[in-house]
Amino acid sequence: MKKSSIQINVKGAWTAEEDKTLSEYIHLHGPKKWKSIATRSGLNRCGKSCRLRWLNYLRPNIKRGNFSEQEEDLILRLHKLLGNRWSLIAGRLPGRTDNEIKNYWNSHMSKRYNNVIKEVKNNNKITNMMNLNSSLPSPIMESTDQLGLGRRIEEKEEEEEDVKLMFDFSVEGTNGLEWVNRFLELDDDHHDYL
DNA sequence: AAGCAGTTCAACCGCTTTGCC
DNA sequence: GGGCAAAGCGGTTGAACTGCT
Repeated sequence: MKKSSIQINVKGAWTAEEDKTLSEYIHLHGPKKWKSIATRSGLNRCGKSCRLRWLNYLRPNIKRGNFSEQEEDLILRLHKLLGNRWSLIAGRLPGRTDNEIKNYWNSHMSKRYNNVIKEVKNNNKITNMMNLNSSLPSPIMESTDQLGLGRRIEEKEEEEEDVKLMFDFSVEGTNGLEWVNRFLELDDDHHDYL
């Protein structure tokens, strides 16, 4: 009986056995021609799936686990600069994959980022209210201070300043233009590397 | 202990870009 | 320049996990 030439590709989570097969094949033949890797290695996976598994999990020097504060800071800045260009952002974080950064952003950082934005907006509202209050007669101002609002506004202003600093690329040092220049240099390095 | 909701992350999907003939 | 295949990319999905009631 003739065997069908149609191959059904496996989907879902990779097994340790599949990982081993793929790793061994790539170590021998290199990470090129994913379609042929998929067929010649004997894995019932599509080329795309093999490529993704290698790049996001099996490739050497993959850094796993929690992101450091520096990494988070870098992601935040790069995201502000580049938007959802995850592969470009990943290129600036050695050992991190675009998929990992994307997931981390969506699950951890986007919420915090949005809260910061919300906070800044609220601060602006409060500041505007205060400007209104300052033109009111003094007894009303006193009553707002009795509520501790004056102090809270000071704190909010400090926080707002922090947020401004966080996104200020004009300041010298690691947070400033030097960093952007390094970013552009790194981009050249990255292309050389590839 | 069970059920549910929310979160995380590996993997998939579909579209775009790149490279080759 | 056009067509095709391979590679790359970002968005989305869904299974596994976690925490709460």
